Amino acid sequence: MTKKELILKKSLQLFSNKGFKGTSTRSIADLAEVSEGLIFKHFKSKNGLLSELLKIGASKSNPEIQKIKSCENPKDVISLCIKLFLNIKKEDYPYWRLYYANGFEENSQTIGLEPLLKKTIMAAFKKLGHVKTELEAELLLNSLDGLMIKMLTINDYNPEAQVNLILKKYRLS
Amino acid sequence: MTKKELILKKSLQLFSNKGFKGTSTRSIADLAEVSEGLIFKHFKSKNGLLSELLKIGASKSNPEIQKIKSCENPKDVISLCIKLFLNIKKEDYPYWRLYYANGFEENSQTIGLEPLLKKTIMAAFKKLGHVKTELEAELLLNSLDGLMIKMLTINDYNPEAQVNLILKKYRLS
Amino acid sequence: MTKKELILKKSLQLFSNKGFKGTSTRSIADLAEVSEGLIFKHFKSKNGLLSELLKIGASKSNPEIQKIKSCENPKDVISLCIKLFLNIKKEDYPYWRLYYANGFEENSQTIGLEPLLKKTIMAAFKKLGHVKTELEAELLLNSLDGLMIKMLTINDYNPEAQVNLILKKYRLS
Amino acid sequence: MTKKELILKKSLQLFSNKGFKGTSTRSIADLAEVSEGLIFKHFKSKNGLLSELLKIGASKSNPEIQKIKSCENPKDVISLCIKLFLNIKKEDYPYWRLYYANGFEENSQTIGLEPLLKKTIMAAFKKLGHVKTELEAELLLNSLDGLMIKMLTINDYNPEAQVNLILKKYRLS
DNA sequence: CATGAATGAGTATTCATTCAT
DNA sequence: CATGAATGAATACTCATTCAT
Repeated sequence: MTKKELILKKSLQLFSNKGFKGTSTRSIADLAEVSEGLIFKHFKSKNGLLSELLKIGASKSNPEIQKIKSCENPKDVISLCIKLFLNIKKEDYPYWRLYYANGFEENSQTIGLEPLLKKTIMAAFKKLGHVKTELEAELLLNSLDGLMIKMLTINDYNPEAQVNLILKKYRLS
Repeated sequence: MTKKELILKKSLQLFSNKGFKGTSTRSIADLAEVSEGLIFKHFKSKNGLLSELLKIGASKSNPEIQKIKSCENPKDVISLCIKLFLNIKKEDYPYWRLYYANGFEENSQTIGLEPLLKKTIMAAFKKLGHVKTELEAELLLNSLDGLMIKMLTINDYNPEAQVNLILKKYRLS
Repeated sequence: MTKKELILKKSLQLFSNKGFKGTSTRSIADLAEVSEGLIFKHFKSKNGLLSELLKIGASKSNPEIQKIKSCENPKDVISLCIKLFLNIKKEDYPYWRLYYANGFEENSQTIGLEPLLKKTIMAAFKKLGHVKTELEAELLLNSLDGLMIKMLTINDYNPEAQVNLILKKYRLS
Repeated sequence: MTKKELILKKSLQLFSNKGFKGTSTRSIADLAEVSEGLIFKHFKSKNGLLSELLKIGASKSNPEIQKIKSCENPKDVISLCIKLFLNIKKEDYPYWRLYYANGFEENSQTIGLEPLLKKTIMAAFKKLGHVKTELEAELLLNSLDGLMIKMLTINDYNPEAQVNLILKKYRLS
């Protein structure tokens, strides 16, 4: 692992646990066992490091999202959205925690899964004959966001039972 | 308004917008037009100020919660929980934003409405003849938390349509 | 002497000897035996400290300049300008060194005594019947600036002989 | 132009505009479009680069100085000294700005043209029958230094009129 | 000859907090 | 009750310089 990768790895860990503002570049350098200066050589600023982290995380989760988007059967779309969580690896939790925490920051005008999945879910609901597709999509996304936040916050929380319950509510199991 | 109240008011505003760590005691003092020292006279520390703020917010929302808890009709319990949002005044949003953001902090093991309402909702679901009361309660709370977070994050978001939709899903309207 | 005055005194000394950029706020704090933070409480920034220093220096030298400006006899005006140096106290050398060094900084478009005295000298030369008053004024000021710089740069340089020579050239002794 | 020459050219430009301490090796490397390391391969240190620059500048101006020194007619010596400016090419201004700015640095005990020309001018004045040759030489040099500094500081300043005036004062035109 | 990764010491500035008045 | 001077530790970031390639 290169030092650059080490910085990325350790900073994700710290940002995710202590928050962006709660993490000093000094502490990142210490944990990654590199000089503080190197962080700035590679990422220009602490914010640049955060951006890079979010970009990498997004690109990691992207394939999963794309699979859903390219799915033709609307029932499968909804089903895959609901099961999205189950495929998130423990090692990717820090990224998602960062993603959600970032939504709480000043100026942020979106939060959660909505920007990623709303349109897709609306289209699926439409195909399934629903009328108020936006409202329905939002409801589903809110439930999923609520579950996601719990999963990310509480240690060893297992979302499987909730996922199955939601699937049942949507008659998908 | 006493200077102490002024500090409370302005710090809530700043904490809520810029986050606890993103707000300096200097900026609070400036906004409240008091000396920085006074903050520490009244609240011992910046953390003490935060605690006070959370305590005040909790006590404000408490009557509403108590009303729900003392409600005998289980349908009304669920209904009141869902409608909880509609009664939150715009001026109390900062407190709730603080409350949720705090859940994302290190060491926090709870987040959202669960610690406030889970038991009550479980009891209501039991009375209504549900079996998996915990799962059902969690599902409802997750939906509500997801909605709450959106309402707190997005400017001028009106939760009414969502509230009505949820009520309908639970056949309460 | 208050701590604020101490910072002013010691920073003038350091800026004058090592240059503005060559002086760290740390070194100022050490020399003045105050905390580094105090510099920023009092002067907002290192640049703010420099400005204050230049302002104080200017206000100190102002009475002397005013005396010249309010002088009616043109011969006296020229004579007083030339003798200006002799009245500069050793303790004010640091300020003048700062003033001249500042003229060498980026963006500076004036340097030396010209902004302070040119108009006055031109008026005096006019009264004395000179024609090319601007050229003559500039020549005198250049000579004086050249002398000043030497006096400020070289330890224990005594400008008296030069002053007398210049006075003689202008038939003022 | 070799990369070494490029570094010399661009660093002279930066040092002259932003000062030695105000110029980072990073900015030199960026402007010259070379790696930062190369600066150190060629010049050992940032100070080494400065020395090289001053050496090159001195050697450029040397022929002009030598011409004056080897001049037998004392009137021509004085005349050539005064006209020295007029022969300085715009492209060599950065060097001279560096040369003068360096005189303001800590420890410097000389400044301006004196170390280059004083002895020669004194000799010329002696030949012309002056008595206080040192005083007279200093006066001339101070005037010239004052003019030089103005010329280097103020954009598009044309020294010609001043040069002619000085020549007239010394009855050399 | 030339690069770019890497460093450790240093930069100005901000922080929460204390305390004499 | 309230201020404002003062602090020491921490902050993000920059510096000149080294060195393996």
